[in-house]
Amino acid sequence: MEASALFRRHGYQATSTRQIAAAVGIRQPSLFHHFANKQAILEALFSLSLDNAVVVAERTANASGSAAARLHDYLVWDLETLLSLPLSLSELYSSDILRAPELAHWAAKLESLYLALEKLVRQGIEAGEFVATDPVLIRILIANVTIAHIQYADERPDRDPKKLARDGARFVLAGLSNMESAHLDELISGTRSR
Amino acid sequence: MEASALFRRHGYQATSTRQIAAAVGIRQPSLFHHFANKQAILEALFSLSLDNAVVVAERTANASGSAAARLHDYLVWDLETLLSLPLSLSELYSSDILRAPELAHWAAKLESLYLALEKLVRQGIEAGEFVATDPVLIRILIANVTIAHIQYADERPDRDPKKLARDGARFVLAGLSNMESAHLDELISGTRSR
DNA sequence: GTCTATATTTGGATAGAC
DNA sequence: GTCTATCCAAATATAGAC
Repeated sequence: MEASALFRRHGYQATSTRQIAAAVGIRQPSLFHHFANKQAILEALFSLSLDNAVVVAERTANASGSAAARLHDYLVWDLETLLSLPLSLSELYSSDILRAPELAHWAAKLESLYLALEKLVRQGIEAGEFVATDPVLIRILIANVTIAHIQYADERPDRDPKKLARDGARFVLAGLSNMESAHLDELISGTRSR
Repeated sequence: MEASALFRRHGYQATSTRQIAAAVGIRQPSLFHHFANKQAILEALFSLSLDNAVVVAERTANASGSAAARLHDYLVWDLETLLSLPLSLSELYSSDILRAPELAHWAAKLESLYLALEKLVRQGIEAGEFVATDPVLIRILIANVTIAHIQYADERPDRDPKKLARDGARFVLAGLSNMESAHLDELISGTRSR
């Protein structure tokens, strides 16, 4: 948790192991009793934030039914999960740390998540539910709107994560959607299973 | 330009002056003939990307007429400008470099831009044009949607900046807007002066 | 305007005591 | 599991020649 907060504020590379150690009240070398090296701390954060998301995104992309409804459900779940985690992850995903060869495993995992989202978006475009925009741009937009909500939750920890998650999902769907807002409301308001 | 590309990929702190020098084909100490120190390079980038934007945002917030139309015009101008700049600025604004006390001047400038945008959003909410969401969240969303488009343009340099700018502005307006999409289209399609 | 050489600081990681 | 002491590499910046 402390490392993620420091990574978010200063970036991974610019955060020293001395800072992380100080944040948890121990000396710098003591960190290496718990983590093999600095990178292992980073990988633990990727694991916590990514392992489940990939599974859920792929299941969502391979399910049937309205793509808009499925994307909405995924976004609500993802935002709710991320906003409830006691971690500050925005920097990890907006920087290019994942281009480092040592982190190829996590880059591949994130790529799987992206592919699942692009597949889902493509289904929505083909069904006429979404405006015909490059799915790559939409995927980047989704990632950044997610980051925006994490940043907002960092600034305003008093906000309700569930409401924020619903509002965030609605913002994305409204921007992508071809339909009138009345129809969109109807689609979104229904309680669906997960 | 080279420094901005390196900052985007690795972050400001993690980019060494050696890397910047190598990118422009000189040795590391030669850099200091052109810039007093590493920070001066960063400040030049903030100046290029921020000086005009603050002026335009404040003028827009203090103008009259539909807030939705004014926000749309501002977004198109801002995106078009940023996407046409031969710079990669996303990292500068998504990281927390600006919290450093030495950069307080630029943090204040960005804060002015944010305040102008929040003012404009507040006008739109009061006029019933926008959904009633915290203007702070909307401001963060706008910043991140902007970053998303810069990231996309980095990945796909062949895309038309003007079309991207229009699409980006439309995405934001659709997400904020209370009105039906037909009405929104009408609002957006009009050619307005700047 | 660029170079080589170098001063100085800071960072990640290890050794070994308690 | 934490500590002190320390090694070694890398980074910013300066000095001074060409």
